[in-house]
Amino acid sequence: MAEKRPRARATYHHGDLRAALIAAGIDRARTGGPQAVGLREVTRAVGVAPNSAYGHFPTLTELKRAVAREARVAMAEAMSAHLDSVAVSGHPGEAAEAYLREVGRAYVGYALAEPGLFRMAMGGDPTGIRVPAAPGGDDDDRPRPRFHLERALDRLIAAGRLRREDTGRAVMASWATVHGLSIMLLDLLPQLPAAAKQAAVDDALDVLVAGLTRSRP
Amino acid sequence: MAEKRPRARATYHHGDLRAALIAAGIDRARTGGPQAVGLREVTRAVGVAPNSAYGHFPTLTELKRAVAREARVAMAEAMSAHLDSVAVSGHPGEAAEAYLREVGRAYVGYALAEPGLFRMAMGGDPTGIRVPAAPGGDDDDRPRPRFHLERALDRLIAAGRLRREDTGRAVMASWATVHGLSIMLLDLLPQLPAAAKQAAVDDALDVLVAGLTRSRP
DNA sequence: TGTACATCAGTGAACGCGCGTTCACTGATGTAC
DNA sequence: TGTACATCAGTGAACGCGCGTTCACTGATGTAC
Repeated sequence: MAEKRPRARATYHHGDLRAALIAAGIDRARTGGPQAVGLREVTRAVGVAPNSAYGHFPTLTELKRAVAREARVAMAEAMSAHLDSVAVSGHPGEAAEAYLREVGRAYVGYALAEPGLFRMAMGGDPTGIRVPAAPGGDDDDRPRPRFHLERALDRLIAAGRLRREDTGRAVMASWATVHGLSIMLLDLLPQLPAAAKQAAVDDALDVLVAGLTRSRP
Repeated sequence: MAEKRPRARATYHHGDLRAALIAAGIDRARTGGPQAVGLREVTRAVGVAPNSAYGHFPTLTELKRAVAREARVAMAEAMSAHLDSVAVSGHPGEAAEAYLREVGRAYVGYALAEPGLFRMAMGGDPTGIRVPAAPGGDDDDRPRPRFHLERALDRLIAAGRLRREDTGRAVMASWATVHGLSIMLLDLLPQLPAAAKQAAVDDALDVLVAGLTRSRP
């Protein structure tokens, strides 16, 4: 009998089906975005009966929520890796500005490199089941993309380039810029050459940093 | 016989079914966004057989494209209305800056007021059929939201607050800011109070204007 | 002014599809004696 | 060390649904004579 399953299971019981379902969800999201994370798609990928997911998640929405949380963590880790690789130094003020720029590059860079996971992580599923923003928030405390942004703003404050009381508005402006760049380059200008995309990112980040550090007397 | 149709047609032939289908599409998009614009949904709303759409559009994608184009025009008109209502004057430089801010407010304001149409107009349908960006571009030249943005930047140039050669990067930075604000407030922070949303818009636009007019020596 | 007829615009029924979810079930596991 | 049995984790089949699209069709329209 030819097994249809990707890997034949040694045991009838799976071992850790819950984790396997989430992993398969991440895999599907990488390729096809949030809408590719379906109950049948995911169970099929694991090689298990469609309804077996109900032993671990009360509903598809809950499975997608778990996948979205995992995607957020993956994005934050990718950003960490980028930030470690470009550690900036020198004059504190310049370094803090450069650091914010790198956080932005890391954010948009991930969106462009992994659009499916990015949408899963940050986009929700606007045209499908609502996924992110679980009522009580995430129930573990692994870093999220937002963590890096706040860290960069703290550095700007420490370097005296941003007033502490402007943190709130700085978060909004920064987040809007990087998220807007990502969505814009992905959805509205998908055919723009990679170099032009990178230039757009750099330009917008220049404007952001200038605006944050030289606004309001 | 009770007619199931919204309005009974006087004639067997509809008159202008094409326009009626687009109008029904706009109506559905207003309520449910791009994914609510289905072939059966739309024909049902018009009171016509599902397949009758094939006399006017070769495929559902083409219908959605037409609806998206219409939504873009509607958005630009709403922005025009807002801009007319707040006509700024005074010192040319200040006025030009204020005008850009108003364009931004109009953009985000429309997104928040008409999320479904906004997504139809500017979002495409990330998780479904690709809708915007018809190969040859739009085939009529009614104004699009982008028109207002370019107009505002022209004013900044005329007032000496922006160098002409910075127009390209200014478009990217401005667009990223307003689009990012819209998506962020809609998808990521839907439960934020309206006043806080408005404050976020104002803050991000302040940063944008400051960055555009006071960056690069 | 009246009739014949080609063209046009919409109809009705069916197609195959994949989806999330429910039901009653059965094979595997580990603990108690 | 060996057997009985409750628990657990996954199975198999079916449900009802709505979708986009295709087919052969028919009722209405307007032009030619």
